Amino acid sequence: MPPIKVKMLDKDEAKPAAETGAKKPAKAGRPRTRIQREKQDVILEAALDVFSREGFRGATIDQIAEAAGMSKPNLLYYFPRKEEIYKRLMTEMLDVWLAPLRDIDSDGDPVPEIRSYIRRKLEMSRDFPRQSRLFANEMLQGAPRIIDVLSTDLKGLVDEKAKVLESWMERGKIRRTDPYHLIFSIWATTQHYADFDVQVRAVLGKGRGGEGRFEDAARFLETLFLYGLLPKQP
Amino acid sequence: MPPIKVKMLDKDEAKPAAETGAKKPAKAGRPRTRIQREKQDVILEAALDVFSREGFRGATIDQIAEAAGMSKPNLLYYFPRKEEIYKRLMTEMLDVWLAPLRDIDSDGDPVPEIRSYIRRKLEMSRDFPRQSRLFANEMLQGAPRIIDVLSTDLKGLVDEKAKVLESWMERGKIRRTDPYHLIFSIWATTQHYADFDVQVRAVLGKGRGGEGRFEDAARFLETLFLYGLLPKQP
DNA sequence: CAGAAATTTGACCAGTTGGAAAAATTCTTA
DNA sequence: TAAGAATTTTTCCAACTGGTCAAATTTCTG
Repeated sequence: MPPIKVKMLDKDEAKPAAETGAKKPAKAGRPRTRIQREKQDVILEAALDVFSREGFRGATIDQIAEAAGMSKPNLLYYFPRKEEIYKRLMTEMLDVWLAPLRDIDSDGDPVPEIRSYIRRKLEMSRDFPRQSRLFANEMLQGAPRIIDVLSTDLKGLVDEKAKVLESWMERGKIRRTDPYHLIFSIWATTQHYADFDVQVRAVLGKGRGGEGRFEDAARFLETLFLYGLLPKQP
Repeated sequence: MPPIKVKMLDKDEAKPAAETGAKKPAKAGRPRTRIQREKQDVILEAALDVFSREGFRGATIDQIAEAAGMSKPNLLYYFPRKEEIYKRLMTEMLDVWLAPLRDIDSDGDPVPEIRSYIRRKLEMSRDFPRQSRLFANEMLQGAPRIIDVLSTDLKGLVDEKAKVLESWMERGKIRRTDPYHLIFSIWATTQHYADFDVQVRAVLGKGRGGEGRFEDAARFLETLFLYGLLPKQP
């Protein structure tokens, strides 16, 4: 199971490293100095906030710059264009986001393996909701910038894990059902708590909408999938 | 069970009907002529396309106007501002979107009742994916324009249906579990097929990503929830 | 068909947006 | 510490944006 590095197309990647002595040294390359690393992080952090809320078109460089506490031209010194920031966020997010799925162990015990996958995905929704929303936003737009990653890397990974699930089904460890839609349903239910957080909180109200909601969700999902996947009783 | 009319705040609603003989007769009011009805529909249709993809900020009046096959000023003749179009889409969508939940019948047979709810929600994802995405987009932005509807009307409706589910649980008709998270999980899994359609198709690939995917999803979800909710065996 | 009402168009505008250029400032390091 | 590199600020711009306005055109209605 090779750890499939998710990597988006990046035109600049092929360029001959650019002239390093020109007027804008930081622009084309990866961070060279301490300040560059730090500021780029600040920018990415701010950009995550804005992009995850407004989507690519809806977000403005000004908003990001303000959130990052710097002027627009200054921001553009580190990322020469809006698109660059977005792409960076996308690749980083994809990588982290898929880790739990990658970590499903075909040699593990099926039920605990699935249970812990659900739990990890839910924890990600709790701890990194903006990344989830960023991804969701890109999906809603039809994934114009990552469609090829989805249909190659992601598809490959899911195909692989679907086979694992199928083998578990064949061995009678879990109920025989569609492994792809099983994975979709785990994605959907867990990411829902990040993407639709406002709704969840509004509906649960003051009483149950607090931090405890993730615990409740975990308990519920565990029950749902546990019994939903229980192999047929003899 | 009163049919709770979802209605967003609309400042114009209170105004004294505006002077009808002025230069801009169509603007403030509801459609009066045939042309107005027709064009408004064309605009709303086009706007749904754009807003559901780009979100409120990301969408431009020009895009909508072009999609509607008319000039921007012409469009603005029917909807004096961008926000009006969006609000109209929102209220209409909310109303339709919640119908299946409203229709859950407390006197019905629990299992078929839930099964048909899931099926209807899934059908809506298949037949009205853009409405689903419009809603999702608003959620991602923190639901700034409908948060009050969510915490009043929607919460009320869900509270009511949660009670129904609880009564079914008490009577041993379905497994005892959290009714709110049960509803969330149905929303999440069914809407996933509209909101994340690109991803679903990319992962399923040419082979299984065709129209059949909704049938497969329906079958899977039925199994998952059916067995997941099966009451404890004696 | 004439006049009025409704609709459409073209010109325009002020504010925003992504981004470029260059000057000004602040580090580094020989 | 002075020169060179890195960073930041100021100024600017062309395209885009939401929206206005009056004139032109089309569609009713008596």
